[in-house]
Amino acid sequence: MGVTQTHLFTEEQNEIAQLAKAIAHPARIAILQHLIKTKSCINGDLVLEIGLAQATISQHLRELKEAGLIQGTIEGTRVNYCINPEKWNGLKSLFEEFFQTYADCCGPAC
Amino acid sequence: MGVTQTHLFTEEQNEIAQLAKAIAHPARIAILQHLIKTKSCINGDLVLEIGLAQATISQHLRELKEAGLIQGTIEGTRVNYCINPEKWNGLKSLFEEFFQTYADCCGPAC
DNA sequence: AGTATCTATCGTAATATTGCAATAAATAAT
DNA sequence: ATTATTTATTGCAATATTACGATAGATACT
Repeated sequence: MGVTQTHLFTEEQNEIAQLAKAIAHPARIAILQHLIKTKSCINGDLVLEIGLAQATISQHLRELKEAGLIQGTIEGTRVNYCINPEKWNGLKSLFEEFFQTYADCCGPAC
Repeated sequence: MGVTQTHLFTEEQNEIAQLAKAIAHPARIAILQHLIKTKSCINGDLVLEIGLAQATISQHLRELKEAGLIQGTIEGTRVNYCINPEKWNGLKSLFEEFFQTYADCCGPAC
């Protein structure tokens, strides 16, 4: 009990859900928005920008990285994170397609 | 500890995260897709369609209803669920806007 | 070498989510 | 009235998420 039964669903359903989960936290939305605005960012910047502890920010960055939405390059003691364009656009397309199925089927003409 | 610190984030960030969470489960994606495909559905249909227990489906329907994405009308002993067009389009717009901020800032020309 | 700075990881506590059996509530059918 | 059918709710167990202090690891600076 308590564990999602992924085997019951299609690969697409699981993928949409998993990516939605990756952005299903305001801190991760804030991180992504900051990444987009500043074109990059480091863990330390985010700790100041957002009010969460360093360990917590690091954990959220890890989740975004594991989802493939961001990537980090080491710069001395720092790590410079940025959006992964391929995955970002993949997510965008996946969501657009998902929303489109409704527009196609149940649009204003229906 | 263990509770999301919503007060640290903007209303928009919290709203995007909350709606993402509503669709962050493959069963709820499957429910929404079935709702779109059949233009409506009842709890019992979904129990057969998806392999989860009736109580579990009912719980997922409740979460989607609480997020405002679906609405149910009572039909005898059954409840007929359907997509809430306003909220659905609101979610669509919110996500489109979110994804667009990246395209604007970091598109192919950047 | 020793110190400072920055990020990742570990361990832990609090809370949330997932799933289901059992049961309740409400209408339909006999 | 009784029984069947359908959905919602309750209670519980298992697992996942969120948050943070403490600590480890790695590079920069003196």
